[in-house]
Amino acid sequence: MLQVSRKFEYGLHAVTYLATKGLGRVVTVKEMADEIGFSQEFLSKAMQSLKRAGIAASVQGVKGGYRLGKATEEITVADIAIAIEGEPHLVRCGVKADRCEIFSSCHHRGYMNILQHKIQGLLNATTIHTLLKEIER
Amino acid sequence: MLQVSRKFEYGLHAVTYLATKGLGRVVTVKEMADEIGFSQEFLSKAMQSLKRAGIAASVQGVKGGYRLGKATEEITVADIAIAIEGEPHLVRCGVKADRCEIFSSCHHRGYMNILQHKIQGLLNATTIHTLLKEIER
DNA sequence: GTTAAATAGGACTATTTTAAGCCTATTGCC
DNA sequence: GGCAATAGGCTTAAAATAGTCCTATTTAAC
Repeated sequence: MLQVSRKFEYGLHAVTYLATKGLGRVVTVKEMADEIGFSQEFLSKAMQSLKRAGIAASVQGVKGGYRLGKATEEITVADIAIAIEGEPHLVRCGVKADRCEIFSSCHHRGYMNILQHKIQGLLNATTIHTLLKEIER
Repeated sequence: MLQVSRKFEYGLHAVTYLATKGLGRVVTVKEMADEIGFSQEFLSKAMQSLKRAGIAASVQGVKGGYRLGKATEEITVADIAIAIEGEPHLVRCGVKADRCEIFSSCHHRGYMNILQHKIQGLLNATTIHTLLKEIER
């Protein structure tokens, strides 16, 4: 339970990789996949999600690739999670009420929602900038 | 991502149900499943896990069933999560190193572990006692 | 203008995890 | 002994995740 998806891990690695290359440098998915050690196809999907969220920017065509879409101070771990997996729902009634057969009589929803916001707060508290500083140490 | 399992939800509901019935009262899985609105078979598995962890105590035989194994002040949400789903692993390298192909070169493990402990801390901060008080309000 | 290298993204498949269900003990009160 | 309960192994079903394949589009280089 409470495990992060592979795609999120791919995305986080890609973002920190792009960050170390600097804001300007355009990097191909192939280079990232080779350097980090992932499947190129799958990483590509993660990059597309990051691009839609504005976290990465893409350049099409032969000399194309990706670069960061924002400063590292403006990207949080939560941003990456949401870009790749959508808004988090700790309990399934958050996705859709009819996913829980006891929705109307449930006593836990309030607590679970608070818990979810706290977890979200933790993810929001780390920017890529601070994450990189911790790594460099 | 970061969604709690159904079995955990079942377990949490069962524990709060037992708690409202008082420490002494023995309740059958059938009664709990009917009252809460769950599958009896599946809830039964959750109860077995809770029993192994000492959170619930069982009485076998005709007049058998479950009751709480501890005071509500001594059961945290984290205890229930661990009883039912085992130790949490936010990233799959926590389960087993070879579940990640870039284990040796990974830069994020430190941060992910810290994050995991913080989430665990949140779950640990709520006892069933305090959860019930919030519900009663 | 053709080619080649890149992103974009839809559709599909495979794998893994989660959720259930089934069946057979075993226990213990009546 | 019979019945109503837990105990738990084994199997199946459903859902989510991970990964692949294929085709289009873009654009630099020739």
